[in-house]
Amino acid sequence: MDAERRKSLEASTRWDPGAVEGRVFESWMKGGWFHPPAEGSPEDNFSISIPPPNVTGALHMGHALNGSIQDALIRINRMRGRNTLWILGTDHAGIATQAVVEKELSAQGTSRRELGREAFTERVWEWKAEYGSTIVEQYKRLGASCDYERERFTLDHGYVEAVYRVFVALYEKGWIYRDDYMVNWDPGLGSAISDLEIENREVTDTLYEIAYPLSGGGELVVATVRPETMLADTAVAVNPDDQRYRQLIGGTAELPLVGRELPVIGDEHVDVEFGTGALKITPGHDPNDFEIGRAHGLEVISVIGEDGRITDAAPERFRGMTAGEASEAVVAELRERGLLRGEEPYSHTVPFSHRSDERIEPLISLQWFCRMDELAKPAIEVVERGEVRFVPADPHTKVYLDWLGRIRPWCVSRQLWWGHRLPVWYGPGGEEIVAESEQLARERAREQGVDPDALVQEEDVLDTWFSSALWPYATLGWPDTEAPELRAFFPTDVLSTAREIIFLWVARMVMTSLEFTGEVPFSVVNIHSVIQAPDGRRMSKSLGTGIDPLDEIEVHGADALRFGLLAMSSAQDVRYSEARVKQGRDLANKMWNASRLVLLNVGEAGREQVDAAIAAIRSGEAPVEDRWIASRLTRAVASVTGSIEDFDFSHAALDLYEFFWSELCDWYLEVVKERLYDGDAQAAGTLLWALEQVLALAHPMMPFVTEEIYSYLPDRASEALVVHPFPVPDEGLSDEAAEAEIGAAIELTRGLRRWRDLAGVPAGQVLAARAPGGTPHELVSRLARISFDGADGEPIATVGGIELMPTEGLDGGAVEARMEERRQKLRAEIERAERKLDNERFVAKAPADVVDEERRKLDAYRAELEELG
RNA sequence: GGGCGGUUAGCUCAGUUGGGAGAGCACUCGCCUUACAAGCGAGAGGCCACUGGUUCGAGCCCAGUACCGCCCA
Repeated sequence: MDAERRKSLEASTRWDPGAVEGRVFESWMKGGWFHPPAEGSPEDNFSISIPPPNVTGALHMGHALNGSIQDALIRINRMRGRNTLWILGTDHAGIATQAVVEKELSAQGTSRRELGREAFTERVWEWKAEYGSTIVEQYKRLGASCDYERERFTLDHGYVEAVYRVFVALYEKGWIYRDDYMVNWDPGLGSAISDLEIENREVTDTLYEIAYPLSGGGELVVATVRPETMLADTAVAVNPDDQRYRQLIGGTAELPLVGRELPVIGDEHVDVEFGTGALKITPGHDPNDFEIGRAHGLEVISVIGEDGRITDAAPERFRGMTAGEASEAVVAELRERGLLRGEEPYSHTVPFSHRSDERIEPLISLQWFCRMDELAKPAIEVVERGEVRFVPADPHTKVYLDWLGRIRPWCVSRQLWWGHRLPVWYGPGGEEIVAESEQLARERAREQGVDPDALVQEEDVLDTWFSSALWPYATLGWPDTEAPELRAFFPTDVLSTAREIIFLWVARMVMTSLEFTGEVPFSVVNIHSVIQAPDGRRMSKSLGTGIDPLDEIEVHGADALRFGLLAMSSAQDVRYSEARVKQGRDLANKMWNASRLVLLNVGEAGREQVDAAIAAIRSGEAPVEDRWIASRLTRAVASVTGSIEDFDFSHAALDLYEFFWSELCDWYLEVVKERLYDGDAQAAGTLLWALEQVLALAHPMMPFVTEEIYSYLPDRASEALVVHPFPVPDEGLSDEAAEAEIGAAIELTRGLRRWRDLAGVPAGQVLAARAPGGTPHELVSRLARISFDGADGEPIATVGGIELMPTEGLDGGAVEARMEERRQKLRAEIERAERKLDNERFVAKAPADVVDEERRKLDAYRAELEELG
């Protein structure tokens, strides 16, 4: 260390993340360690593909936690010498991105339609160029060691090729098809959306009861919350088991306001308890009715169009009204005609769009669908066989399997302009030509005798998740199966993500990967905790309960946030705890200062001294405290490493904290200080070794502070900590005897300190004492401030076999009170132990070692009581 | 309606195969002890949600109840 660095280290009594993190990150980037060569095999290499954030997105706590987890996994594997790739990128987020740009346009007084498709798309690309890298830059702030040189985007040229390849292949298998089907129409977006993009909410509507005159006389009363849809009714249904109505089946009723004759059908799906037990059937505007309509071969009429207005299929007087207006008009007319039989508030759940927040309008619409059942089968099998494993296994494995077991067709078309425009062209006669490019489509058209110059491309784009489903392999170069990245890093190892996208994304990746690469995309799916707001609910932007990870990094440092998030992520839902982040900040600061103590006092110590110190520890020649810390450290390495390997990052973080703070700093550093100041080579070697080990152990979770400290170590074995070998538990360093001896000394020190405090001995005063049973380890006298040199006279107290001599400033009353308190405690314990041992059933049935332990305790209590007099 | 997680110190959470209840923060007392006041030492604070069961022994196992949260329909 040169004089200048030494000076600055001496002066820096606090870890200052803001001043250091940027520089450290730059040094990693310059080192090229995040950009592995595309070499070796997927078995030997380690890779993760990041769940691609939206290109419009900003880093939230979920990203920050997941980033911390993935980075810990990536860094530990890199340190273990594996060729390690963390591939990152963003997805084009069709709806979100289009919405952002449309908002901009609207502020400028123009619109997407005014610009036209081509110019609009151009504008979105411009927006992406300017703002699209926001979240990637934020991952850098977190310290994420992604390969920033291999960043991908779902609309990259090569990625588009992959998407089209998949679309065409599935079309050719007959699994992608176009159909008139009931979709979730989002009136806000003017697009269909998938089942997974809707959210069911409880709302209160009015339930109307309407009389439908029966052709044979009388009437049938049906209940509905959407009276306007009656204009599209094509049947009335009752339950065939319902005694009240079963004789009506096969007859007809007249549809009021329209005059259409409706068959009365029997269907066991009709709930006899709901309303009057009779149901109007509207296959064009209700998903359940649509199914019933299919089963009974009913006509489908659409009276509400994609613009949300009443169509020409309805009587003229209603045409052009919005659905809401039509509802009022229908009710008014029914009332007027005396056909309204009842109206009452009714609370039920209805679908809302996740995207626009508007109420979904179920509509029949011509859309593109992907059949999922055949794709699902192998995706179920690989999980059942354990080739893809969820962590935690319970409950995610079951949730995944249940969903795939009852999967439905996926509506993949979206009425947007930003995204992968469907590679489908229509001929003048409505012919469908599906090909990977326009040129191929024209060739194919020619072959089929369709005029290639008359082809018109489908307007719709694909659901963004369709492209995300290819992420782990499309990012690595597929469909080029010889792409070096694909050959070196696919299949990937781990996917870490949030529980809510198991269906949207994880399952779809498994399905497409098996279909197109023949391999599982990853072997482990880690489902991380949901970080809730401190009030125990989801963080919500609209409620203002979100906490920005960037703010937390700003205030406490990236290592602090990473540690805090990992430490708090113990269950499936956990509350955000700033206290945990501060705990991480304090740990970083503690590491910094403990390291200063070591680095500023080891003198010229280097590698040979470290080797010699370790050799002395192994041979048992080193002082017991050195053997103790080595033994404890190897234990900590085993437990932290084991927790990381089990994806139990909470325990990994807290075990690291516990070792570093409560063992290394509180005891070892305090004990070894004197030797260090005295230039003891064994102490310096042991400290340098322990520091290097613990920095490496902590690095995957707290990369910045550990890397910075590492740069001050003398005679470093590696160019940087980021590529330093990760520690391995070393059985040869376990030392039960040393652990017992130092453990006893620590207990004794604690007892003496407690006595001092209660007796009112001034903090700095050294107490004279005698140790009739033999002088304990030297740490006791120093850390409890006791002197064993030449004490005479009568002891005032005995603590753990140590006789303490009277001294000035001692509060005699307090001492006696404390002694009495201890005596009472001991008597109570003795009584408890005796009662237990007097219980014949306990002695007879409990294991022998438990009984022996109880006897041992009883003896110890009695001895101590004796000692106290 | 179905599934899952949770309920332990004032707050946020640990608690390994059942064998004397722990941490961080907050609190009280004492310390500017030559790494760190974002620190050091000590302390106080718990019918382990409730009811019943199994067991020599239950925070832990079983049954049920209540409340909170998440996912799915």
